[in-house]
Amino acid sequence: MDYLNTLNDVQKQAVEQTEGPLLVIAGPGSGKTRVLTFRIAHLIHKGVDPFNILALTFTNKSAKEMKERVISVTGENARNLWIGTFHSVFAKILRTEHEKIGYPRNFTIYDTTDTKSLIKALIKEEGLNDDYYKPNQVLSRISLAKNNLFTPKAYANNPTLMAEDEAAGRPRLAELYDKYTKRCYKAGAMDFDDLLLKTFLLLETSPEALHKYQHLFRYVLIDEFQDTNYVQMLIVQKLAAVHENICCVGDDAQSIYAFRGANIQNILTLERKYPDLKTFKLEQNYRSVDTIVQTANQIIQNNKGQVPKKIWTDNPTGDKVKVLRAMSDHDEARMVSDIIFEEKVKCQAQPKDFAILYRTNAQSRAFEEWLRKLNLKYKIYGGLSFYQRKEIKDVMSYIRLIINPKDEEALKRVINYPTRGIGATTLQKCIIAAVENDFTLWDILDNISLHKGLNARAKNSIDAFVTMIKAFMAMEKNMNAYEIIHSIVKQTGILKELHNDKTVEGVSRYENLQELLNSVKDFTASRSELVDESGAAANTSLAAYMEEVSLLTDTQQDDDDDNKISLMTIHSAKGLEFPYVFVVGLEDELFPSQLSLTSRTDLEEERRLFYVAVTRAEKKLFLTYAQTRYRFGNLNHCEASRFLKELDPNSMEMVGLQMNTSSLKPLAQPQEKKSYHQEVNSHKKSNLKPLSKAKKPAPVLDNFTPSDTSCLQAGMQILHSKFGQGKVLAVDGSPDHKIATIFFPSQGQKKIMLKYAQLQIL
DNA sequence: AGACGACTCATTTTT
DNA sequence: TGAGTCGTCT
Repeated sequence: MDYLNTLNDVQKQAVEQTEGPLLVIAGPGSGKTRVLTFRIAHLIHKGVDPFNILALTFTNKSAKEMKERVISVTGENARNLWIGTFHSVFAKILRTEHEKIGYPRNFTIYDTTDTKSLIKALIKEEGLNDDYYKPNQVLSRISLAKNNLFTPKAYANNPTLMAEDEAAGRPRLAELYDKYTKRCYKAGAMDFDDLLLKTFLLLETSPEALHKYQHLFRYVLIDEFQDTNYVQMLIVQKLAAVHENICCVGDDAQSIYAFRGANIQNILTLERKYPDLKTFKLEQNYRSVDTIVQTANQIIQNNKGQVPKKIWTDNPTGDKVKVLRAMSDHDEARMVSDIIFEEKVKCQAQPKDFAILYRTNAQSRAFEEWLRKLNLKYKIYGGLSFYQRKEIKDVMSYIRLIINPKDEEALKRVINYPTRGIGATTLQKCIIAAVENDFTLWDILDNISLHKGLNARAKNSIDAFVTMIKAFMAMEKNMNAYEIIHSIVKQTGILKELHNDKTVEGVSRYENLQELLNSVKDFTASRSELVDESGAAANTSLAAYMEEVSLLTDTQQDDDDDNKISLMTIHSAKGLEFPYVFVVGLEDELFPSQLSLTSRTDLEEERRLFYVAVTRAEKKLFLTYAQTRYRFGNLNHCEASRFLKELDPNSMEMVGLQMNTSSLKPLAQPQEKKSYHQEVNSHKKSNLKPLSKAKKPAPVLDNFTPSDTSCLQAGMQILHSKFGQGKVLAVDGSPDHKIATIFFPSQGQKKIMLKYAQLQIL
């Protein structure tokens, strides 16, 4: 049990307090994951059967990580732990108990795309005005309802909800919600929210199920508790009601998903639900240097309504946090790229040590551009996940259809892909027939000969399609997942179609398809090696495969080269850490977002977001903002973020890294001048010191190009530059991007990337 | 069925 | 700005 000795006092207490309700407030970098994993390990060591331990997370990644770590401490029998995301664990329970809720065992899980597509179809079918009924908004309304346990009926009977819809010009939303629910049910499908809602309803309506799981899960642990929503909280409470061994780990200061229904009150009011609640606060930060910890504290103290805590660290003081001002979004990207380039050389840092964090995805563009120019390797997080790519979704839709022919969204997707002469009109007629006669779409297609009003050609095409799908269904009985999927891509012509596409995207799509096939092969291979207690080989069926992957959204595709600078939104950076972090775009109306400025709770969420961003940094933190930024095609003037003004200027370093005011592209002159004045004013207001003594910008050499720097040599005199006269002491770096050490009498010694310096050289 | 131009709409997104 | 959607034309 020597793992206990690797913990500090509070961590140890949190691990050893195995019984009763427990709240662990885990500050950033405080060893939260260690506590969670050791706690589970500790339970197992004390003799608790892993089958009786339930640990819920929000992401597959953290579930997987936790499981691996527990296994590494306690050994293989930890494989029997119930560790998974809320959604995957609940999906498992719902499949087991499907009869109790009237669903097929192989129910489909609709992802957001399917959900949206169905809602869109419903809006159309109902003839509603899509200026008011926007799929995204309808969806978020329905999601809100589900997460707060409003059935369609309850929704329609709730005056507040109805009034809100009325005011928003969509009085029939409740009706739409009802239709949507019924349509999902008919399709044998659940959306993400249903996995939670139906689990709650199962426990609510079935005493047997409730009893079973309450007694099964003797110990319940929840990670990222601050992100739970109402229904998740209720389920967890129900599950833990018998043993009351519930351990909630989270940090209210890092709650950044309120917009998705996460309810910070869950953490703040836990004590009321469990009067015996023991609270432990992990306040020692092991991640960051002191300056960063202090900066984070300065930020978060501006929020009201939080669990009081003092985050501190034993780590070295570290450099002051640097605040950088840029002329434009472009300039900001350039500055950041330059710094990374320099730090890499100076501190021998790896590309993977750097992260650029922004509020919105759109901000990544400028950084990409400059990083590419400097030949710095980067990767952007947060694109489409593998399973959301069109080519993959298409194949997955065939699989879904074979497992569950009622799955209307899958059917609609593949019925004419690859093209087989079943056009939109034909499909629309069939859908209408299905809705009017209360059949599923598949039923209609399966009996298409009975249908009037379709021409023979369409009927033949449909018939051929149905026959093909049925053949696949037959294969499901005696073939494994790989064999069937291979036949699917071959017989449908998908494989050929993608193979014939020789465009860049086409080739990559083909590769993705191959990758999918490989992963299915891995799945069947590893499954057939597995043998369960009865000696039977594990399930390699198509349905088993689908169950396994339907909740996977792995955005991270492994790359041969992982050593890259990370670019991502702050939301996706949660839980990660990097030695060097740049939090960029710190401008009012961007961060905090314009949409959060009117509401105090929203603004506090943005502040927590800033807190999360800052606490990702281990060694050095840079905060940047631009004075002008292109947004939706026009140039905007920006004020420094109010969050920057909340920081103590004395503990920051305002860096003027303005070696140039002209990037390689000339800036629009009038706008630049205007913004220059604005910026000076904003500094007065903001209490921030000017970044450098505001001098007149040096005259710009019109024809300056990077190649001009090639003539620079140590010992050379510089007559004019931003910093006045100077002397070149040394030149190193690559031929393209030289770094010169130059002595300026007015400034002292400076390192400059010559590519961008504006120098007149004699 | 596919291609092309017009039009619209823009946070964050673990599942 | 620029991606994604929609309607129209071939």
